[in-house]
Amino acid sequence: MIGTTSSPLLPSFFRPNAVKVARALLGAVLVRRLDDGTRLSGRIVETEAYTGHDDLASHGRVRKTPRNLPMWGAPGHAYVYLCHGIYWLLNVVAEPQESPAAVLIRALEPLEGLDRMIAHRGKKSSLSDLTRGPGRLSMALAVTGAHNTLSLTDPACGLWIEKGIHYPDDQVITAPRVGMGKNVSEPWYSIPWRFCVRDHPFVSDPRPKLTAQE
DNA sequence: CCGAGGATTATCT
DNA sequence: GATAATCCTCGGA
Repeated sequence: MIGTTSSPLLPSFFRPNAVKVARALLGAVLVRRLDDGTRLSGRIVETEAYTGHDDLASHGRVRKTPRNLPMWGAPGHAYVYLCHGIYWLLNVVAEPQESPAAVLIRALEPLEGLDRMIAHRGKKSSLSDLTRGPGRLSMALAVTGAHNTLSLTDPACGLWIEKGIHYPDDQVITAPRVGMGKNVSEPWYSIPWRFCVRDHPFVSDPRPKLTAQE
C-alpha cells in the first residue's frame, strides 16, 4: 500500500485564493464512496471560482445566510446547494475560514463505477453526458444536500478529492463563468474564472471558445 | 407574507 | 433556441 494509494488532498491545498484552487483542481480526481463500499470517481475537467464579498456573481456577495454560510467555512469543506429546485451543485470551500470563497466543480471525466453512475442518472443517461455539467455529476455520484458542510479532506465523509494528473497551461482554457444574472456587472460578468481542459469531451455547455492562445 | 429569480437540464420545435 | 420543470432562498412590505 505504499505509494500506489492516493489519499485525500489536505486542507492546505484549498487555502489559496479560489481562483488558484480552481486552476489547481483540474486533473484531480473526485471520489465518492457509496454506503455499500462501491467506489465512484471522475477526473475534474472544468471548474469555476467564486470569491470575495465584491464578486457579484458569488453567493458570498451578501451577508451570511443559512444557505451561503458554508462558504465562510474551513478550506476543503463542501458547499452543496439546490439549483432550480432540482439540481444539487457541488462546490469546494476555498481560502481560510471566514473568507467566503468556493470552487464550483462543473464537469468530470468518468473513471470508476460507470455502471453505478449510469443507474443514478436514470434512463436519460448516455455515456457522453454522464458527468458533463454540475447537476449531472452530482446525480451520477449521488451527491446531495446531505453532503453540505462535510469535510472533503476526511474520507469518512464518503466524498473526497485525490491528486491526479497535471494539465499544463497550454491544455487549459479560461472563460467567463456560466449563468451570470442580469445584476452581475463588470468586471465580474466577464472575468475569466472558468477553467476548462482544452478540447475535452466532458467539458459542459456552453463550450468555451477554442480560440488559439497563440 | 409574498414574489421574483436562480452557479441547470431535458424536451420540445 | 426556447421553454418548462420545480422549489428554495432572499429581500422587501
